[in-house]
Amino acid sequence: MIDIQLIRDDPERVRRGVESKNVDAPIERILARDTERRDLVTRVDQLKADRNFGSKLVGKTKDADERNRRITEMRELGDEIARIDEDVRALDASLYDLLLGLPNLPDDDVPVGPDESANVVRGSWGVIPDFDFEPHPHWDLAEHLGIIDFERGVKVAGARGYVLRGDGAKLQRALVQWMLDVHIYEHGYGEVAPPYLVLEEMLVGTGSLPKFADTLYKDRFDDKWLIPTAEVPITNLYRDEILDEAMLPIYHVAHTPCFRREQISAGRDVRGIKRVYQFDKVEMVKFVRPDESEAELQRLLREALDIVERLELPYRILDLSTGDMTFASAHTYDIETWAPGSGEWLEISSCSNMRDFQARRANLRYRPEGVKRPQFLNTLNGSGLALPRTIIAILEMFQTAERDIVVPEVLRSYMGGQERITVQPPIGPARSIQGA
RNA sequence: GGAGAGGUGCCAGAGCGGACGAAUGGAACGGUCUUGAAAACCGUCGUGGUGUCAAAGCCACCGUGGGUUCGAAUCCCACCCUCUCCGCCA
Repeated sequence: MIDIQLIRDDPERVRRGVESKNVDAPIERILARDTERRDLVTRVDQLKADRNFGSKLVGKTKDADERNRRITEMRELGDEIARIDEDVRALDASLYDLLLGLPNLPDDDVPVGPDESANVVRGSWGVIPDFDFEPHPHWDLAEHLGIIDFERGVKVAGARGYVLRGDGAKLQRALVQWMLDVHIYEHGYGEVAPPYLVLEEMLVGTGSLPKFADTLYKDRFDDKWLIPTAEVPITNLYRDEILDEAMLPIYHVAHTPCFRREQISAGRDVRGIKRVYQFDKVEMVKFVRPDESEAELQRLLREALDIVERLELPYRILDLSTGDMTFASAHTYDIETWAPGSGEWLEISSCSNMRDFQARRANLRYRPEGVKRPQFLNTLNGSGLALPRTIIAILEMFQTAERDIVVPEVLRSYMGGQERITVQPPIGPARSIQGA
């Protein structure tokens, strides 16, 4: 949420920022309602002060006539207060709705532009290898190896369902375990295992609601939603709390499934596991002091890059333009890795500084040392990394002429020393257990 | 799902419908005392809004939302949550 104070003080700046994200900015309506609301509140507060005073007087009045006269007076006052209060409530609600619809303002150093064409490449790493054969897309490789069962996935889960099988499932598990370990033991994150099913307010807190309800899954009977990312439960962890400054910064990392109701009509990326309704992700979330969030964004990006580099995946960093950034973000870097089989750049991580946008919505505050007033803190989050796309990159980058997959060095100890993924044994009866 | 108890400030814990934004104790912070510490004593000690150079003042908030009343932490209704017991269940 954008600070209403900022809208009052510098409406043009807010308008520019909002419009640079391709969103209409109803600034006049907001200001009009705000002014009207403040006038009413000032008036009704005065009336309430009168009533409080008058009511106290009633208790002290002995004379019956006098007393009755005052009660009548106060009753009329009370009716008027009730009427104005109702108006204030209505204005509050509509003002709140309008404010919830405003996206976060981009930082000043974000490239301005209408869409992804204005994104700026900020760096790259690694080399795109020359294959002495035609590299296959991951869906062919996965099918051939028997590590992803698309047919049965669709049978069970409908369109875009998939089942990781054998070494495919093991590869994902190894990735999750390894990524978590790196973030926990080397980057200083605290591990959490948050709920996947959350209350509606949590999604308002991060900015997914009310605007993007059609991209989410919701329980039919209760007001509970499936998380589209671990960012949602984690960011809301300290909602309505006032943290000591000494507790900051807080780093959390979690592995969760993510549920996204992608627009069916899109018809894009229909093959493989690039765009699916359910996937796993390791997510990093930071709670920091406002003056640190810029440096923390660089650190967050570095931490995500660390994972990509250690997997030996070539990448480029995109500084997203105002038109391509998400609703709640003030500054976002995407990390894209090259998928030689699909022949495209794949977004495997997105690292964002939300500034105090989510903190305002979720009421995340801290008390600065020596300062009385609590302040909103800043939140950041980044994927570290999204699993299906990391798997895509690994399959397509490390495929051999024989269509085997060379397991990245760092993952081998997490896969019992396994160096290659080869064709899986067919589905069949349970194998006997070693030593059993 | 059934029966009962309860939700008050950082914590514990009071609170006959007017004297309660809230007793008391503890914690924390500042100070006095002390070589230092402890103890003792004094003081400060919720959040948001409004207002102001700053303050004072004023308004709202005692799980949430309604209601009764001149006036509600206190009465009524609904919901949510916690605890105990029973049932069911992974």
